[in-house]
Amino acid sequence: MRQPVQTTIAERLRLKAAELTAAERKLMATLFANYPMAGLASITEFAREACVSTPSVLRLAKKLGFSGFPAFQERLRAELSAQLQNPIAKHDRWSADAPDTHILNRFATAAMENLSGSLKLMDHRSFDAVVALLTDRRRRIHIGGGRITGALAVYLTTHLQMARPEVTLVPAMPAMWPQVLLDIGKKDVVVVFDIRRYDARMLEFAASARERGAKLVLITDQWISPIARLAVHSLPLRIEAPSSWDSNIVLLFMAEALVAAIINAAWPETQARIRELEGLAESVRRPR
Amino acid sequence: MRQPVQTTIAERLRLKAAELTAAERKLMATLFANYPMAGLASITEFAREACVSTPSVLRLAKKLGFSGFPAFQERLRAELSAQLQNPIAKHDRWSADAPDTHILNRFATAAMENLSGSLKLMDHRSFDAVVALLTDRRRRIHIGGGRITGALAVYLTTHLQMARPEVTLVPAMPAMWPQVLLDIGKKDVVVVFDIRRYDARMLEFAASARERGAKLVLITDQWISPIARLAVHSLPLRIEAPSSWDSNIVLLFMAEALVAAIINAAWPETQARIRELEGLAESVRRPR
DNA sequence: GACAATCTGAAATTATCGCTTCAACAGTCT
DNA sequence: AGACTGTTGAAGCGATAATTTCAGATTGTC
Repeated sequence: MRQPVQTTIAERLRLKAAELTAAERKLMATLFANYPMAGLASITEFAREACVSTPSVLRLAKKLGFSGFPAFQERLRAELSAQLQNPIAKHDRWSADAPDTHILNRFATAAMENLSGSLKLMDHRSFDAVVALLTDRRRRIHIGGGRITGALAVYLTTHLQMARPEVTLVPAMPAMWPQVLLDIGKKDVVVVFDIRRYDARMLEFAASARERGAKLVLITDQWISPIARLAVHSLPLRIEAPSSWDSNIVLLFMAEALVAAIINAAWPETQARIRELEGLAESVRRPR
Repeated sequence: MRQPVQTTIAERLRLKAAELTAAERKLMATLFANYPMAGLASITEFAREACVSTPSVLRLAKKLGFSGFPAFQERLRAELSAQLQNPIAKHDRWSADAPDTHILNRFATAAMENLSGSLKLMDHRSFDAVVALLTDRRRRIHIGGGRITGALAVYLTTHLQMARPEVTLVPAMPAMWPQVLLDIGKKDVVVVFDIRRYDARMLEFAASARERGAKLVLITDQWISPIARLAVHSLPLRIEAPSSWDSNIVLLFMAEALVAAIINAAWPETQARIRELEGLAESVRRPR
C-alpha cells in the first residue's frame, strides 16, 4: 500500500513559497486562482495564463520534486480525483470477525461497488420516465425474463400486481409467446430483463412486441443487450461478482426501486388497492 | 460569458447511449466510473484504461460533436471548473445529479445499510456450516419460499442446480406439499425463506419436514421467523426499506453468496458439471 | 559601473500525443 | 454461401507538447 499521508501540491507550494522566483510566484498565484484546474491544461496554456514562459513552469515542477510537467499534472489529477471520489461506505469491517477474504466480505464489497457503479452509470430521468410509463393505468404491462432473470421477472410481477391492475408475467417458455403477443398492442408496455449472455429468442420476442406497437423497457447489464436498440428506455446496471456467475442483486434493487416509485407516484389508488388485497387475503385464508 | 445552458458531456453521453458501439460504451462506463477525471488524462491513457484503442476514443469524441479529443477534453475541464467554482459542491453521493431525496438514492442508502447491518448481525460460522451442509452431495436439497420469497427460492434453486445434483424446488402451492414431504427423509436438507409476516403454513411444512428427520436451514429477517426453533441453522438478515414493503435485496445477496461458496467448496466436481451443462445447453439450442 | 549570481524566455530538440488510414473482423441481408 | 455494412485496433504520420540549451536581462554587491 502507498504511504497514506502525502502532501498536496497546494501545501508544498505554500511551504516553498519563500524560495520561489518572481515567475514561479506568478504561476502559483494563477494556480491558486483556479485550483487545480489551471494546472490541468497543457504546459503551454498554463504558462500563457500566468504570462510566463514554459521553462519557468517546468522549473517550478522540478522545484516541487517532480520529474517533469506530466508528473506534476498527474498528481494534480490524482488529488482532484480523490477529492471527487465519494468516500462511499468505507467498508468499516463488514462481517464481524470473518477475514476480508471470506466470501461473504468479498461478495459484499462487490455488491456495494456494483450498486454505486450502477447509480453513476444510470440516468435518473430515464428511471423517472420508466416509472411514469409503468404508473399509467391505461397501459397494460408485461414482464419477461430469461433463464436466470426469470426469477426477477416473477418478483417484479408479483410486486407490481399489488400496486396496480393489468400486470402479467410473460411465461418463460418461448412456445407460449405467440399467444402472448396476440394480445400485445399499442397500449402495452413490455419490461424485459436481459443480461449476458443475451438471449437471442428474447430479442426476437422484443422485436415482435415492438412491431405490434408496444413500448419496450429494458433492464440490462453494463454491456447493454442488443434489445436496447428497440427499447424506449434502457436501464444499464453493473453485475460483476467474484464468482463464476454474475450478480443479480442490482437487478433486484432496480425492481424494488421501480415498485416503490410506482407506488409513490399513485398513492391514493394504490393504497385503496392494497387495502382491498389485504381483505381478500384474509377471506381466503380464514375458511381454509 | 458563454451560454449558460449547455449540455454536459455526461448528459450527451446518456442521450446517445443507445447508438453507441461496444467500444464506445466501454469508454462511457470508464468515464462514468471516475467522472470526469478519467477523461482528463491523455487519449492514450484513457483508451488503455477502458481497454480500447485510441481511434475509438476519437470516434466517440466526434460522435458527441467535438472536433477532436482536445476539444472534448477542454469541455470536460470547463465543466469541472464550473462545478468546482460552485460553492454547493455537488458531491451527490449516488446518482450523478439526482437529488438526495430521489427514491433511487434513498433506496440505495437503505440497501447499503441493510447489507452491512446483516453482515454484522450474522455469524460467519453459521454461514460456513450451511455451506458445508449444502455442499455435501450425499444430501438432497429442497428449497421453498412464500408468496414474496418464492421468486428467491426459484433463483436459488436455478443456481444451485448448476452447482450440484439433487436440488429441487418446493412448489408454491401448499396443496402439493404432502407429495413433497413423502420423499423427504433423514438425508434431506430443506432450505426455507421466511420473512414477516411469517407464513403459518410454511411453519407447518417446516415442522413436518423436521419430523421426518430432515435438516432445516432458515433464511429470515432480523425479527426471526418462528421456524428458527426447528432449524439447525438460521441466517437472519436486515430487510428494511423506505417503502411499504420490505426489501429482499439482502436475501438475494445471501442466495448468491451461498451459491458462490458452494461452488468454491467443491470446485473440481462443479466445474465438470458446468462444462457438461454448457454442452447440453448448446445441443438443445442448436437444432432449434 | 563592473562583476557575479541568478533569473528568464526564445529557439532548438526530443518525446509524446492526436489523428488518419487501412486491413481484419463480425454481423446482416440477399 | 457471399456481398455488404458497420466496428475495431495496428501502424504510421504529422502536430503539438515537454524539455533542454543558451544568450540576454535583472538584481544585488562591492
